[in-house]
Amino acid sequence: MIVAHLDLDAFFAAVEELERPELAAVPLVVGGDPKGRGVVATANYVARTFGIRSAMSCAEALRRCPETVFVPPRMSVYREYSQAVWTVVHEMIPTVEQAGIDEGYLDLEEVAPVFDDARALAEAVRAVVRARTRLSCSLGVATSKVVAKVASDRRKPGGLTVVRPGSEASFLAPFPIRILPGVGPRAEERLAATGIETIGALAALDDASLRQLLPGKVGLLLRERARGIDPRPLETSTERISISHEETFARDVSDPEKLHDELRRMSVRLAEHLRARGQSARTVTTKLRYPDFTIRTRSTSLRVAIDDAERIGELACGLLDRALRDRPGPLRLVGVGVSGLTDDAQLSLETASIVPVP
DNA sequence: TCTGGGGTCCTTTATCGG
DNA sequence: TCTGCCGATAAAGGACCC
Repeated sequence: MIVAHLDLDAFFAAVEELERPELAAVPLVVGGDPKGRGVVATANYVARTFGIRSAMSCAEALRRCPETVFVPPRMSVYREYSQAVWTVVHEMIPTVEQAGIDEGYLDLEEVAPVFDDARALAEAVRAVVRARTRLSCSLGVATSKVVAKVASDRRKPGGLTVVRPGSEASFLAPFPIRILPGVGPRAEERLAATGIETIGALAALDDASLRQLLPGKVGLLLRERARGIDPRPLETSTERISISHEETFARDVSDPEKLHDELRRMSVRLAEHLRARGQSARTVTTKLRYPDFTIRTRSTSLRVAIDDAERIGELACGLLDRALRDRPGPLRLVGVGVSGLTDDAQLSLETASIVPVP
């Protein structure tokens, strides 16, 4: 396997800079409201010099640099730019896994079967993306997804990092465990408690310690990845498994009527979403977040898939009431999601009663 | 007044029918 | 008839990703 990971640099911010060039010279944050509960989605490179980072609260970003310009995300605009990028990439590389709006994996082997030719190919992709979309990206080239992904992050922005076959483990070894994809805050904390701080140390863990620290499949999987071993193939299908909407309130909400209104409003959006895709859903899930940040979910599955706002909203409200009986109190967020998606257009009751199901 | 929104996958627990 | 066990599935939670 010869795979490249391509990552667009500060993507949301880069698009805003293209649309409004005067923003390129100032600290820019795409994200929420700095006076409210918003967080930073993307900071441009000027803002990063002030220590502003993704996922930081916007209030904190404002404290770090009061001159920061905040703009709300415009997802539909970013989707257009993203599509332009992936179209260009596709012209050069037939097999591509789009792993997000701003990143993806490229099967270089199909085009350049010899590893030594991969660097030039990746460099060509970067140059063409730049020329055709004016967007900067970074790439990592390696023999597996996990190594390519770590590599693409090494020389941002606009960089290319190649990890030669056989040097995967030694490349990964010195990095902090947190940069290994799959290691989040929890795993980092558990590993750090035993003094495991580098990917190399995780790779060297014996079975017994690993089972104790990270039980289940997860531990074994992460240790393999730490060794540069990652058999996952490129995944080119793009089928949705679930669709959801959620919203954090500016202030915590106790009034059940307002919560129901919110859920019904989101159900309307969900139903529109479903119908636009010609899909129906069998499972409805309501999500609650309490002020202490704990999350509760309640879900129900139907025998027949539905796609109408009224029934989704009805079920969502019932689930909310159930969850609030289990744990009453004000909420910071509510959300509703659907899963168990089917492509079949929903049969209306009338049609269903006339036309027999084959 | 710390901590979004939209996803995926995995694990554990509850439930139900032989 | 009662009980235990097994397997399948649904529900709920948790961790992680961009």
